[in-house]
Amino acid sequence: MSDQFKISLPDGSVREMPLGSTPADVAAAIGPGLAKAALAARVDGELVDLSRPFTADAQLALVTSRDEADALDLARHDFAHVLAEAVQALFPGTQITFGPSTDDGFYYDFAPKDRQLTEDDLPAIEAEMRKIIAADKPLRREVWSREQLISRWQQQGESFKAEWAAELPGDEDLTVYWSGEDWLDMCRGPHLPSTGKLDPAAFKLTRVSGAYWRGDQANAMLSRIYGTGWLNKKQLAEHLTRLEEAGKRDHRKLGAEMDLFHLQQEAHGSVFWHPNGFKIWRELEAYMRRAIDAAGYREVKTPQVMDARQWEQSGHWGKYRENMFVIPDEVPNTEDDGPVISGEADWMALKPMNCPAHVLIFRQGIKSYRDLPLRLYENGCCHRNEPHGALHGLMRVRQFTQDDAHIFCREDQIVEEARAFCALADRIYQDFGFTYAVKLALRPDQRFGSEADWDKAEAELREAVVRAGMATDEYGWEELPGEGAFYAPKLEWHLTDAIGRTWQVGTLQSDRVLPERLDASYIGEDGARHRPVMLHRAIFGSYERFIGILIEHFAGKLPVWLAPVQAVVATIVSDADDYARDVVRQLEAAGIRVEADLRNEKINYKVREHSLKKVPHLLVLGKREAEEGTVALRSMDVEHQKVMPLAEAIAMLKAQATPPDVRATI
RNA sequence: GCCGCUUUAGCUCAGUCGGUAGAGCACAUCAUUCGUAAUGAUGGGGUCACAGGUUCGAAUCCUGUAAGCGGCACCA
Repeated sequence: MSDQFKISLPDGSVREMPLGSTPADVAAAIGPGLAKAALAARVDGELVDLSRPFTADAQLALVTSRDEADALDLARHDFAHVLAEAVQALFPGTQITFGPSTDDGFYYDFAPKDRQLTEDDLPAIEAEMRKIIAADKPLRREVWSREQLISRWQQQGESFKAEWAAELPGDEDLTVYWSGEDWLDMCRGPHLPSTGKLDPAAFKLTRVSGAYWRGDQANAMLSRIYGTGWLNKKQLAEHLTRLEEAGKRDHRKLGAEMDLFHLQQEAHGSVFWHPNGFKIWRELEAYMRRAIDAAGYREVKTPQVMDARQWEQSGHWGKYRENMFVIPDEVPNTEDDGPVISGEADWMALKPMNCPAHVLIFRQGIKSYRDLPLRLYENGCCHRNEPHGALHGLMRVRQFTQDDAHIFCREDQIVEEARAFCALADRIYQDFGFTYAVKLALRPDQRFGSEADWDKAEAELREAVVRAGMATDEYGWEELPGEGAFYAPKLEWHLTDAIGRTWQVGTLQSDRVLPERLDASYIGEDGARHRPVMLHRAIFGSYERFIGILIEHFAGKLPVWLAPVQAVVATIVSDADDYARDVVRQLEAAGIRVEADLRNEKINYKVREHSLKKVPHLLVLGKREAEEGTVALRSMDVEHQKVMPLAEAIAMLKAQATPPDVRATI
């Protein structure tokens, strides 16, 4: 064996390095600039510390801040360690547990000694972190035996770390990283060479929250500190600006500003839709009805409340009851001092989903194989008693209306029905301007049914997406092991909004369990009874959530066809009032949602107010327009107004107010 | 459900050491008729989330409840 390693560099050159040398030595040999800029190394593709000695001939690429993804991840991971060190310095006795990097920063979970950490503690912790960074403490890797490390954690009272060390899989030795000579954490690494490589102005601690140890609510509640971390101050500032912009498009804030809806304590988790908000709803409902009518669905409406025995039979009473609203089937006692209910009545429940009711419709009469596929659609209003901490504006509510349909079909129709659904969903998401990813959630650990059934069900959905031409990177095609429902695999549609966030809305699940439980059957060509397969599917998911997503996606500036108020006619002087009333009448006749603003206010004031309410078009009328029969059209996000004859403005608004699916057929 | 924070006028918020509440916007009235993001004046409006407690006295301190916010867990 030679006493030199051959180290190949990305430019193709090869350097001979003596035994015991490290990537840092290579960087130094190339030049002092690189030695200073190097943050870590990729050796044969694996990200390692600069100080990790070579063990064989290797391909080496030095990582600098130009390799942004690697550099960010290293920096964030180091910020997490510095955070942990700072917290232990300020709050002795606090146990450290676990702290990874995240998409925009890092967090670390602590088991506090006396009290939970709060946001008031963050400035002091940030200051302490900056001290540790300024001290430029070297980060040094050491390999310890498992026993040695466990006993050190136990000695230091770090019970969480000791538990973790004992349970880490495999029987290799464990690695620790020293920060200087006085603090260490168990970590696989790699890390930057020293804390001084971090930019003290490129991070900010953002919030404190609770988090369960190892993500299990049976375990202790820890204090989690979140931070955002970057390579430099500019990146941090840009990120903070992005957060601010995201906050501005928060649907809860815009919902109030645009007078769309409100929520209040007395009906928490259920939405009060105001006239403006419900105009969006109605437009979506009309859109969806056109879509499902054209796609061969039939719309139904089913009861809000059903007997508990029905829910027992469907399996919901046993498995889902904690999320259901149950109702006693009796006339309540009206005596002032008596109990309201007897406690002896039978139970009913508000429907948490529509599927059983649709099966009950299917079961009416005898179905022939010729009746299939039978596609039953409902704007189904459901109630679920969600955990209170989960409620969030329109996105997670207790009463919601699904665009829900169930396709009852024969085994041989599954793939084609699923394919057709992929095409339908694609057209609809495009109409709203969303891009999306299609994913297949595969069998979970806890599940019903045989392996053969799962093999088949997964293959059918996969085949449907392939036939739709969507099992490609372009459609974000991905399979998610273990993510399916307990009774079936499911296809999921994840929308990407204007600022890059994703929302799961659409779904398609093939279900053989519920038809069995509720005894749905049809007569086949052979004269025998067969079980239909039930495809559960939704495109909006729920109207509430979809409207929330639309508001955030468009930052309130909805396309004209969805805007609650499509145009405001605003006068400059009262001499134009009669003309304005006539303009409003003509716009209304053309089907435009228009309002008049004849108030005795300056035009500046009116412009400002309607702009804040995100009205897409403002028709400004003064003496001149009244005399000439024109309008001065000021449109959102268009710099200059345009004066045009009224007829021209009406034609233009009418075109814009036409829903995209209707436009396509004109 | 769990951890932390919050709750004062319709909205956004201020309120010091415990001494019975204040601004801007909105609303009403009056004046103003004005050319593209806030015209001026005047006025009305509050059981300080709710329920207890401490105190001579509570928006303020303590306890409980509820809702909201940020996370966690949940989302068959």
